[in-house]
Amino acid sequence: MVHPRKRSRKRLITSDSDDDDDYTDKDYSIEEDTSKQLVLYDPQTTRRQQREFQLDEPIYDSTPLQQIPPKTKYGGHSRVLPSIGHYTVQCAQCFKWRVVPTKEKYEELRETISEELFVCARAREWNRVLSCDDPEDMSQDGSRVWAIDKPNIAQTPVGWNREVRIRGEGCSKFADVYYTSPAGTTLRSMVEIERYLAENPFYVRQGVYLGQFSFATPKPLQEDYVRKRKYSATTRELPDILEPVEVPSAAR
DNA sequence: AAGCTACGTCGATT
DNA sequence: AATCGACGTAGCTT
Repeated sequence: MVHPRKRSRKRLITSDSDDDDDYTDKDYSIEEDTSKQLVLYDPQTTRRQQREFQLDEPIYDSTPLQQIPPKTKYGGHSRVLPSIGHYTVQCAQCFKWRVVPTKEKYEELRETISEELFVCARAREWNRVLSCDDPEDMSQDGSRVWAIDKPNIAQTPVGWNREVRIRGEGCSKFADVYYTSPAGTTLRSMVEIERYLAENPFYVRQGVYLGQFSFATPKPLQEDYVRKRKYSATTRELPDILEPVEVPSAAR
């Protein structure tokens, strides 16, 4: 589905200037700049609607794709898997998608993906002998929910966990990001992180600081995955797709 | 009853 | 106008 519509306009290696603010839709869109794409995808499609997703073939045999199971200290694991099932990165040379074995490695790659483009040979970093001649690990067919991540997000502090939870299709937002501290506290905004660190200077002494956190959410590959917002206050016309609200059937 | 998760909301921002 | 950021909460889980 990826149109080879690339324009040679790639300005890879965004200047050091500013990591974040540099990215616009252009950097995000896979058609444009394919040199630094990181993607995570949800293998399950948020439980709600469990379409008939033929569980696809294993990515590539013996990869320890072990996802850190939700460490709910409350035992129960209502959710079998965290929202994200696999992490992939696209080779800047052959454009094939490569599965990254662990979230840690994925975050490591992501942090500097703009400066250090990923190429198949780098799979050695996780002891995998790979070249651009090898068939791709997976393709963006429509069988999964793909989330295009934002480049250059700081690595999660050791001992902490950053989790992206993709919402169900049709929701008003695509996903949410949560951080869990080593102590097990879940935090869901920079405001909460800030407060938490203030209340627990222990971490700050350990070297943890705000710059290591980012609640930037990935965006869905599927364009219409997220429901559009209701209607703006200024707009007079309502969305014709208003829920089947009971019609004041005057004719009755 | 209490804890969580997933989702809606809405002001702020781009 | 679209997206982001932060947070309130319904309702499910423990």
